[in-house]
Amino acid sequence: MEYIDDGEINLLINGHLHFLKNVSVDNVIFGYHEKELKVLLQRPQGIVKWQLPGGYIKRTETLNEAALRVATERTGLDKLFLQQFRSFGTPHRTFDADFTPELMTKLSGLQISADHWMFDYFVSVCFYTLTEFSLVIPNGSFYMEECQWWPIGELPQMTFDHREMVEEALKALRLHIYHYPVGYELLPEKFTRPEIHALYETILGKSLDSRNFGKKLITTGIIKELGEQKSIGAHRSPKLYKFDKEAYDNALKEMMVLV
Amino acid sequence: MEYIDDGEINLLINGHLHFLKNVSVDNVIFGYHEKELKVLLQRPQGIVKWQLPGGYIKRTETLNEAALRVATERTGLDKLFLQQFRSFGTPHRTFDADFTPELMTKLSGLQISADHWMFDYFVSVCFYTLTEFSLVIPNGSFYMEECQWWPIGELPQMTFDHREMVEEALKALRLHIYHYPVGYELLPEKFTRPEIHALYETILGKSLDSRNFGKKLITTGIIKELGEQKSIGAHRSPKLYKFDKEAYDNALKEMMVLV
DNA sequence: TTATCATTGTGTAAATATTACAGAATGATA
DNA sequence: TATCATTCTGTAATATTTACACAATGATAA
Repeated sequence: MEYIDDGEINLLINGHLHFLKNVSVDNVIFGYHEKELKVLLQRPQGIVKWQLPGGYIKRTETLNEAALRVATERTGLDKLFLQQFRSFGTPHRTFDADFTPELMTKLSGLQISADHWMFDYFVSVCFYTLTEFSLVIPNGSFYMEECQWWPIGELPQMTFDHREMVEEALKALRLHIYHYPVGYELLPEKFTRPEIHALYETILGKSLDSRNFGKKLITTGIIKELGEQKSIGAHRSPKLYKFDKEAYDNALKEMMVLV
Repeated sequence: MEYIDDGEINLLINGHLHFLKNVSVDNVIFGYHEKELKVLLQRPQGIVKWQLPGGYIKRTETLNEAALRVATERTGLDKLFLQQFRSFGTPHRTFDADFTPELMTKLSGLQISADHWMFDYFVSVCFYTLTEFSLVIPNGSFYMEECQWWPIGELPQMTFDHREMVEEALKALRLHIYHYPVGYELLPEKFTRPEIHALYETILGKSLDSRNFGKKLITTGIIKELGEQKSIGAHRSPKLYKFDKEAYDNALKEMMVLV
């Protein structure tokens, strides 16, 4: 009782009235900062495993709206670009020895049994999104004890099939980066070549020749030089670039290979 | 009453006990035959609109099993390779002026109202599949009056958001064909070069130079010459080829561009 | 002030891949 | 045996991708 607020109590008791049954959304929120790719995870009260920020779908909202609502709750950001990548559905995917009706009973003070709607077979529609690490203030809530970034190479133990979701999201992101200007969602409006270069290397997890990389992005027209320079603390002032909307749309249509 | 069998009556009355609520699967079944790409659609009793073969998910089966069960019912084939491509979810996506509780009441003889579980908000997880047109015997069933192939360029009026689903499936297929040996699922084990050539031209909806096309598939190792010849009725006996499993897997991993 | 050093920025040649293009060989049929 | 639809193949021009290294900048330290 002490851990859980009214909203959460209400969700447990009346959730099935306001939310769809047997379907939920989960978000793989990638954060990028200083050449590292991280994932935002939360840890429920009372267990040592972590999970993706996810939630139920209101009867009045679309899949995307539901996913965005959940992501906004955890990140404070409301302009995230969410990309659906797969739905997961196997009968026992949300059965976990650590996340039990007993635990929920203890935490909520309510009598939660194994046939409570929350422990039913849920199909999860999954989205991923990218954001600048430093913009986010991870918010726990309800019965979530912690919410924090984890480097993709050092994921903790996770509930359900959430680790597979992260792996699949990363695969999808790496496939998409070849066809869409993914950095558009992630970099500030004006950015330098070393910045976008480091971003691509981090996402793909491999090094890319800096001369060839820049050449390709410029000859395809995806990025354009602004003629301005950034004054950064150390060393030289690099030139600033921006994404070109028109070339971006064109690349999307033509299924161009961008890297 | 007269149109509907016991299974269907039972589905209407007890379906919510055996199936997940608020989630369903829909299949875009592409059939290929003689340089034409078609989609398998069915038409319910009493309305003029067509729809995709779809269905509900049993509490004991996975998403894929559900989709395969539905596809098998309509095609008689049980070896289909189903590819999930997107889930659709907006609150009113299955509201259609032509497909009403009144119609279902009339057809079933039961009292079906707007709050019947079947008319609830359903999130649909969509799959596409490819099959050799001539292997399929389209089966109607339950309250489906017709089940037949429609050329992708001449789709009839369709219920709900099913036309969008077909369009999205086709986009996904055309994207996938650049990275996966899609024909693997569609062509017989041994096939000729003109056969695979025509298949790719049909799926992509554009012509491909026959010399360059063959060269690419052979230099990438995706297809291999068998050293056998096919005896076909007219004219020459073309050489037979087969897909190479190893090169196929490699292409998948490397995200190679195959066409 | 000058030397050092991390960072930024740039060009070319070789290799590879893609494209464009046409006609000869086969074997069934008339 | 002439005709015809179909199968099959090579090369040159062009475009793209890859590999590769050093000079310029300007902050910092000596």
